[in-house]
Amino acid sequence: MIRLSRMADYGVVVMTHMAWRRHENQTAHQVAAGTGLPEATAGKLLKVFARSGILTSHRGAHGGYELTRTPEDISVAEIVEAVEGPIALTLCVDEHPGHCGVEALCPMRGGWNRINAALREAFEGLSLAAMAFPAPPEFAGPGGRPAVGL
Amino acid sequence: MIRLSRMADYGVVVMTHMAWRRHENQTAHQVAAGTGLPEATAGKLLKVFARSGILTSHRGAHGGYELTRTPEDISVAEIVEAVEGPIALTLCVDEHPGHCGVEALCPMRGGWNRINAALREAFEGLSLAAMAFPAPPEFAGPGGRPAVGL
DNA sequence: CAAAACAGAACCGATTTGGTTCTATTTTGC
DNA sequence: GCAAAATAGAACCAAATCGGTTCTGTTTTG
Ligand code: FES
Ligand code: FES
Repeated sequence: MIRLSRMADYGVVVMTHMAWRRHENQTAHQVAAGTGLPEATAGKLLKVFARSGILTSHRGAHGGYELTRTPEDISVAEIVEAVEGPIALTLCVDEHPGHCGVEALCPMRGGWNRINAALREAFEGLSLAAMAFPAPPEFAGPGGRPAVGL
Repeated sequence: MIRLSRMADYGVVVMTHMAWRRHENQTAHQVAAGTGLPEATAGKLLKVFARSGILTSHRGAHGGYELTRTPEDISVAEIVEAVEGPIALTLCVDEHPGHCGVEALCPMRGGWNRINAALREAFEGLSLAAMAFPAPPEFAGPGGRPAVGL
């Protein structure tokens, strides 16, 4: 399986929490408590998001974090990129040369770009709001809940 | 970056070689020589592909491998899946329950399926032929070759 | 029966990853 | 002004993963 790193996954969890508590200043401690993540880890992610600009941070006593934009205006792409770097499966993307291990075969690689593009588009087309506030139960399958394992 | 494992990448390289030498029985040794991959590694990949059914193997002296289908009929998805397992970024896919680390937040995960689907479709829509026989030079940028770093 | 080739598992070193810890720095309130 | 509460940022470590090799079969050919 092509694994999305656990950190990126947790990143979405953290941002989901922030979307739920929108406009409430959240400390790292609160986020950790709310998500069940270890405090140091949650803190690390929050710092990353603050640096990337999707969260604003206030330091000092009574500090904390807050969303800079509405959940509708934050894409999952931004979240994942903040923790994982650019969204792409292979190095040979976007004229990023010099990484070709098997250069004799290089010309074929154009095909990867198509896949990278598709992936990036999928991430960009999914908003934090869509993650944090999923479709209401009436659209779900039998059982009343969207089908999500466990 | 969401990295596609190097093995999967090499897998495509190996299959590309097989597409080029279609209908010629290729030994692991020949494939290794043709691709520049270490022999043991090429062998390992060939075995995997044989088991997955996209290559047929003949053992014994004068043995080797051959494509079972035409390059047009083999998708990159099949190649990658053979090496990496199912194409998906997260565990919470396709009713595959029991992996939820942060269950309190589970309902939101439906969104991942959209991304997983997009990724899988991209892989399925790309044939080995498209990888092995890229668009001819007249469609490429200046320089006469499709733009692929290095 | 010997050589050539694949089948499959086991194994090992190196890299990556997840996660913690430590030292600033900033802000607030007494 | 000082202590407490909080983030900023880097350094660090253990564990899991990955890339790659090796070894022991098995099958086929001549
Ligand atoms: S640059 Fe990526 S394969 Fe050549
Ligand atoms: S099953 Fe994947 S998050 Fe709950």
